[in-house]
Amino acid sequence: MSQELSASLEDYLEEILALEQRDKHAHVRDIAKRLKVKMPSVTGALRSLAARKLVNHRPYGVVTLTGKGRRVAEAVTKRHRLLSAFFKDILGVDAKIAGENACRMEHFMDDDVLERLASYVEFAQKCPLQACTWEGGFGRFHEHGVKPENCERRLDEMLAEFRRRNKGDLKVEHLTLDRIKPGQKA
Amino acid sequence: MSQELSASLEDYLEEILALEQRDKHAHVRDIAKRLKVKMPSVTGALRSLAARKLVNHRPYGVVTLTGKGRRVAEAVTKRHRLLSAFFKDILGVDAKIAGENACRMEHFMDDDVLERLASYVEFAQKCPLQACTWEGGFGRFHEHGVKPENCERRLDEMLAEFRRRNKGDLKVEHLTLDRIKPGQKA
DNA sequence: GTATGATGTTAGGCTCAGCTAACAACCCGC
DNA sequence: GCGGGTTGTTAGCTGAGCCTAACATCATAC
Repeated sequence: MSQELSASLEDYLEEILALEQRDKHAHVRDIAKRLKVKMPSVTGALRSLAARKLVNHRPYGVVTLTGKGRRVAEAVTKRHRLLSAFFKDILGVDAKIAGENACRMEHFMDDDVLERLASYVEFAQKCPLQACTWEGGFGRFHEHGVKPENCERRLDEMLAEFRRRNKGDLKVEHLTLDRIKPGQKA
Repeated sequence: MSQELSASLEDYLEEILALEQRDKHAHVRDIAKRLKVKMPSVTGALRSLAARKLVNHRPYGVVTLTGKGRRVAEAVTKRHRLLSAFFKDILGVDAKIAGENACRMEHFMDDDVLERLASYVEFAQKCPLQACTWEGGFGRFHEHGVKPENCERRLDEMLAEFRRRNKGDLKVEHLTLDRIKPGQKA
């Protein structure tokens, strides 16, 4: 019964979670409206989700998630937000396009990739360097190309920025070459 | 006639391109084997692709791509390789998993995102800093977390590496703060 | 308390994309 | 040149997931 869930059913769960958070519970009509399907499609999907014990729903009643359903819905939502953030904040893609792409791709990402991507987005957003974010520097590379001059200038800027943030107390001795051994990779 | 192509039909085109490159043309049997479907499914898909003028195929004959089909197949392949490279080289995901995820997600990415991701992967791979690649530094952040100490150390290492690559001729005056104005963002 | 509009369900149909079983064509050895 | 194995096709079934049309229930106004 806990077979793989289709992309379509994952979408229903995700939307039900969102509506639950807004209204305490979901109605067939609202689910249909937000997923851009007709109401009979929702009824059918709910039957299938109920059979898998992912939602509570009796005819003409409201829809709520079961514990298991909520866990699945939250996992899908997490993948969605992650992809969306990556596209928007790191690649600098327009917010609407980022959301739409996330919505389509969110169903096909293994946990393995999810975890790394989460770590990566966190890294890119939080690291003081932020060299890999659209705002933090990638945008300029995208515009002007990847050339050594650009990289050197960028390194320069990052260093200055880092020093500024750290109120100028970056130790100069860190910047020497004396800890680098021949052939060592950074 | 040039409606949106389903994920399934995109997979057929992609595989036919791969087989064409290997053997000059594709056979139903090989397509079936590589896509893990039975031969009648291939016949059906070919009928549909032929109706859209994407493949040349007459009963019992070999399969080749039309010009239009080749362009589509190449676009899909490009998305595949790009995602796979991103997962593998930048996120450090195992090659097999990277390929599988790419294979599933490749059908759902807008050109807009594709272009940015391509630029991003190129940037991350080519930029001398390589701070955002698994090998180049992200791996360590993944293991040890995003903390200011790590970032400072990492900056230090990158600088040293950059100097080493540039044979020590990085100009020291680049490293001063004098071009940074108050409140300016790097 | 009943008529009415809104909400939800049922019934039945369509397309897509897979499957099996049965049949047809191809091709190679002898 | 024909017999058998391989390859490919046809016919027909299945399930998912959507749809429309028709029907059922709900809820509210009066």
